[in-house]
Amino acid sequence: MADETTATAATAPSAGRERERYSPQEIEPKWQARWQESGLYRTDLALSDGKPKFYNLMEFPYPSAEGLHVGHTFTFGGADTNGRFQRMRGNTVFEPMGFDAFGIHSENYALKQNINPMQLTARTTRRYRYEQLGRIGAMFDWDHTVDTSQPGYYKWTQWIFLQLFKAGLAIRKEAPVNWCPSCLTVLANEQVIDGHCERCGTAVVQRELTQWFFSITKYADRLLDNLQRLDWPDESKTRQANWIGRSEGAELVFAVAEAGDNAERGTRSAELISPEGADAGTTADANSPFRVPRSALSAIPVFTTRPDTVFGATYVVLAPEHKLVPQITTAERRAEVEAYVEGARAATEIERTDAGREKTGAFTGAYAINPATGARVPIWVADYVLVQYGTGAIMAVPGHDERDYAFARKFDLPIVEVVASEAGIAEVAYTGPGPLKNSGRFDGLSSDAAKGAITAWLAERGTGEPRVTYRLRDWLISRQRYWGPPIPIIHCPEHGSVPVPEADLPVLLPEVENFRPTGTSKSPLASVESFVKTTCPVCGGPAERETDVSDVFLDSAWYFLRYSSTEWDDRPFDQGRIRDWLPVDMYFGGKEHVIMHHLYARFITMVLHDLGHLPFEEPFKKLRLHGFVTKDGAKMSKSRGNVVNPDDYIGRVGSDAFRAYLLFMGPFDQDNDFSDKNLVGVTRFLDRVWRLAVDPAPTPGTGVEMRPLHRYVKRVTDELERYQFHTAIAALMEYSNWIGANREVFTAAQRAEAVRTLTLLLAPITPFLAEELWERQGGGYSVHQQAWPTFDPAQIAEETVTLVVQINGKMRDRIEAPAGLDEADARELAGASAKVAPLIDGKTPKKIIYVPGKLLNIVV
RNA sequence: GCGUCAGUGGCGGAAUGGCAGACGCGCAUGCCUUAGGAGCAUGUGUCGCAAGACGUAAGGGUUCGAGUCCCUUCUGGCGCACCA
Repeated sequence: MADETTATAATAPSAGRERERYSPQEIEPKWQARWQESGLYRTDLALSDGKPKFYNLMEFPYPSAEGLHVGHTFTFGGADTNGRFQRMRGNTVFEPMGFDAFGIHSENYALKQNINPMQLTARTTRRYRYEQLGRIGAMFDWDHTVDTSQPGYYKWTQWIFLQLFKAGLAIRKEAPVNWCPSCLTVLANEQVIDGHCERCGTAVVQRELTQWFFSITKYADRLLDNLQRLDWPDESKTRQANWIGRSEGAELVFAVAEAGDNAERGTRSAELISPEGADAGTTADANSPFRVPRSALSAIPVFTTRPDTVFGATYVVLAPEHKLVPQITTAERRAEVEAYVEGARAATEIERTDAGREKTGAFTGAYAINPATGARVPIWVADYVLVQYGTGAIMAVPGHDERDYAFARKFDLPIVEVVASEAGIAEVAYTGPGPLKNSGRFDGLSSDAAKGAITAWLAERGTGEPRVTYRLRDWLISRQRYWGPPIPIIHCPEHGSVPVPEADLPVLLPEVENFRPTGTSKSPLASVESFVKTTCPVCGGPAERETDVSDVFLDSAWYFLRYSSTEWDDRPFDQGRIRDWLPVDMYFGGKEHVIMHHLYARFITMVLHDLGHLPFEEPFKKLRLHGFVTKDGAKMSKSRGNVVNPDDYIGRVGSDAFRAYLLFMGPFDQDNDFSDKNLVGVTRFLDRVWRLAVDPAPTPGTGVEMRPLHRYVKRVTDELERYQFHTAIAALMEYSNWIGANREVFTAAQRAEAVRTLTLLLAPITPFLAEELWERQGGGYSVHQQAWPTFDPAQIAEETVTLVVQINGKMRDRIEAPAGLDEADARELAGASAKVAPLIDGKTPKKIIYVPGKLLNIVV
């Protein structure tokens, strides 16, 4: 038996001296150095010992002004606990860490400090890596790290862009961007607070710029369908599904009425349709497969999920940006419509999309033909119709759509009831299902059945077809900024957008004097002549480089692939490594990334799979979300002044105690409010553990029933498997209390086994303390390479059980009974109970429920 | 408005449909050292002297049995913003 006799002279308490106390300030730096020097966390990526691999991933941070945040300590602590647990269970665990160093946060910090982000990032990552991340005691493999702002990394980010470009998935189109007229710069959505610039408070306006997009919408269905087979939290799957927002319906065509159709309206004349309208016979959405009848002067395709209500479509509404607006507007209406469109353009997206706002709009003077009824219906422009969604135009059915109802009421447009309901439509729109009316041959048909029937009928006549639309929009990749990977495209006057040859990658981000926004709605790179001026890879003629950089989310959409292969410069990731190590086994992520980061990583993986670069299409087998650490119920932020600095606490109580405390606060997947009030509970616990392991053993006793040990091992194991770190720690506390209570009763061997098991069970949660105690017990280096304790299932079973006796479902007595008693035994025991007997005396039980070994419920 | 997660002692929180409140904080009493914000023991949901009754945001339902499942409502966090 390994007793404290094996401890070194230095650690043995000498007579008369105070006993040695737990001092994290001494043991933590000691083991941090030892771990590094022995390469304990260097992963054998070749898997040469044949153990199963486990890729334990957590979201990498962006280096910022404040340094490491308690939130990081919390999430990395939990994720690392899982990594260490998996390692002790016999896996080769790969747990890398890196830096999401490009992007707006780092750039903003650099602007504030007035230091070029290139130098600043180098400085902050060094601090992060060596000072802060090192101290939290995670088993990061620093031999495989990434920094997304390094040319060796972003070379491959650019390579990925080129793969998408070649596959036709990177396209250029016009899109509105947020523009701050005071800062003279493009703003990200997150820099726009309530329609105003985050920095100067100026109202933000929309500007149209030609930008690069990734066609993520082409993958919408697969991104949606694959969700079913992912081991991800329902919360995140549901939110992604809602974000993708698949909706099934129909695209119906409303032809713009010919001049002749308006004969009875004296106010109209032939000039109502501008001459260029004649060759504008395309749909608003260039991607639409739908063909517009040539016979129509012009036609408006609309998307609807309610084709069954088309007989009630009494007007058509175009989004203000809809391309047909200028073409169809009549001369006498032009001024009003132009003013309305102008006003809508000036308004911010936030203002325009305030759902509670009163409806506004303008009549174009033009009319369209309802394809079902053949009736002439007026065409309006209104900003409640969004140009990006569907076809940018709707058929308005005021009887059965709330928004259309409000609009029709305000502008006095006709409302027709086409779905019968009890409530009718006198007061509000009826949006539910029901039998059709006022719908010609479809009267009486249920709205559900009518959806298909009417779409089919219109399809036969060439004015409609089934259509699926998504809420998801294409991924805007362009950023008019400095701090990101230049988009590897060259614009040639002859050959258009030409990809930079892969051999010429990376397109280096030049180190510039002025990395500030330029005020020209272009990236600062546009003013670097040596960067911009180049030659066309196709013809060799003079050409210009693309000056936008790519979105920071592209950097993080593939970093988990790169970790596996950082030793290769000539490939983004090595196929052997990919085969051995991916997909990621476990990904710990934040709720704030459920939509963007997680979706983009899935998309890029799927595309790389389709292009033959990856053998799988989903990057993360298992995902678990962690909550935020809040302070006084609010998110921590510098402006609130409620940021908790982990360094202060680590200095005071040690990394182990701080990490264990954060995990003990509450469930890992929920938000937890930080308050150091409870910290003392955890430090006391670790002190107690220390004393149990290090203090001289009391005189051995006569021995104790060791069954509880097996139950504690099982409990801790079960809780860690569920990522319930707080209840795992609670079980460890109970276990150490049990050891303490039996100190004098254990035999020497029992005591050693109990302490040894405690040390092993603590290793994933308090790695420094466990390592120190392990050494003092004479265990070999390192505790983190030991096998996880097992338990004997036979020892888990209780010999006696507490039988709960209920009368009518109410608990009346508890009786100690031998395990394995049957119903007859239980009834007999219950009948003999002084508490139960009077309650059933003389009554005949109506029903008896017996849960073996647990509970007897007598219904009288 | 839509979606989503949650609501349990003084506090953080625990509880495969089967003993509500594990574990910890705080508090109380005692012990021990008294240099301590150290340690040990016991107690601690509410009402009640007690037996007991009542208790998981509110109301209803399913069930022998509901904190847990279903419906309605309220409150809070987060996400999205008129998605046709």
